[in-house]
Amino acid sequence: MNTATQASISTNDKINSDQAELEVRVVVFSLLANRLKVLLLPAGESAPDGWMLPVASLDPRQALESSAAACIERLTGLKEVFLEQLYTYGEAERQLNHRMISVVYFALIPAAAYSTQTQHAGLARWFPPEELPQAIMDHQEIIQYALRRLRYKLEYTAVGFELLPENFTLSELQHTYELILGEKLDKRNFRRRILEAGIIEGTADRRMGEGRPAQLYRYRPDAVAEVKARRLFP
Amino acid sequence: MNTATQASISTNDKINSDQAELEVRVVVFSLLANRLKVLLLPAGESAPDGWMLPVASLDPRQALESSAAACIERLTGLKEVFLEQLYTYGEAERQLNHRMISVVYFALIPAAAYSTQTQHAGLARWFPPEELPQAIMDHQEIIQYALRRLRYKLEYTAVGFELLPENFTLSELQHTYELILGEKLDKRNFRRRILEAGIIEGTADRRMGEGRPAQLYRYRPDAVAEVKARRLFP
DNA sequence: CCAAAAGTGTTCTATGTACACCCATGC
DNA sequence: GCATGGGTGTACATAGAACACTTTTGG
Repeated sequence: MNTATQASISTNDKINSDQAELEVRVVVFSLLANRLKVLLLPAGESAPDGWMLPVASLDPRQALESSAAACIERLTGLKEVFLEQLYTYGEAERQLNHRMISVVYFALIPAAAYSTQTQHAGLARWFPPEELPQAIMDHQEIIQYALRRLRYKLEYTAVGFELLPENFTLSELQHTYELILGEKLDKRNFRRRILEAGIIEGTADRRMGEGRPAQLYRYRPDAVAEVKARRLFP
Repeated sequence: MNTATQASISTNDKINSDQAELEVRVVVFSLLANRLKVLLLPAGESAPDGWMLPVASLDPRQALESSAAACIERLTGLKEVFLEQLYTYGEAERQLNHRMISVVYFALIPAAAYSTQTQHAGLARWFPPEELPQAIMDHQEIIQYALRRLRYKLEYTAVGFELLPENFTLSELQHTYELILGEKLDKRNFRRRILEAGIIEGTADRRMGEGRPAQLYRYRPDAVAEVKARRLFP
């Protein structure tokens, strides 16, 4: 449960010490304080070497993805989050003396969850991808790549809902999209299109706030969010 | 040079025999006899176990991608082909008794090249992805996934040129697209759009054939083939 | 009654799609 | 001169983008 111990688990994964080392790392995104953030752990004793992506303890009998999922559950308490393989980094220049192969996954956790769960993560901290601290190896680039992938997936996939609680207002959904894409969207067009797509459905509840109460919606997991690709050449 | 010996190299990569085994495999696509094909090797002695994706000899000091590139050069004689990481397969169920982790790359080689080079590949053979032979482990699924990825990349990327020789006619280019996408395209629309995109340029030469000679074009590597993604929600 | 956020349609523009005929060469 | 593939433009339909005011609640 404590991430300080978890950070040291990386030595577990050593397979042949001066040949190749295999590890599984995770890039965890969430929305916090109205910003998109990534979860990092201190790399050394309270981070004298900077910060790093959480590393999964790699049970030789366990699948790669399960290891990543288990790591995220330890960090956040959450099961069943959105989890996808990002890339396998295995360039020789990544580390001196021995080759380090990192299979990296990326995950999205819902906005509601971290507020209670972050405490459990001990030394873990959330950073906005635009203001990353010093990080070990190529972890900065990995995070930037994960962000590109997230933005990209958002364009042709219904992945935005993975960052929201079960019920949400259309404004909250729009803000999520705006935060990740880094641009303002038109309210009327946004609403029309997302409702026409049929991937969300209204609930009976409304959320009271400062102004007029807002209808709450829910994602329909049964809805197929079909990919409309615009071809470069038809 | 001979792929029979190369096939047996896979045992090289054993890192810890009953724990985890790491290998690099490649899915090589090309156009042959007016069809899209994949390169496979016999899995056992002249394929009693079926066929398999070529496996790279994995030098511990070499990067993953370089290993894949070296493998393709041995098989086809070609350097500098299109090469991209596909996925890392590491599910526990892939093989009994020990975990096999396969970092898989996919490659495209130009249509002109194989005609001379296939002979060098010894036991290697080309199969259309719709008529694959018996293959070991999950290699069939890997190939199907690679095909989806190729089709997908074709939609938002100028990757089609990687399967063509340096000079090509517009009809050849269109046929390439049709073969991979598996659908007919409109000639006039295709020409207009690809010329407007500015990613190819005409050459002085023409290709003589059965009918009217066709102008030869060349891919402009400097041209940025920008991704026009149609968002699911704006 | 005022502030604050929710909700709602229409017009214009750009992009995609469908479609049929003449042209240059080899035999 | 005919068969074969190369080359060309226009009209219609669909999708995207821009835009401003009314509604409902809490204080």
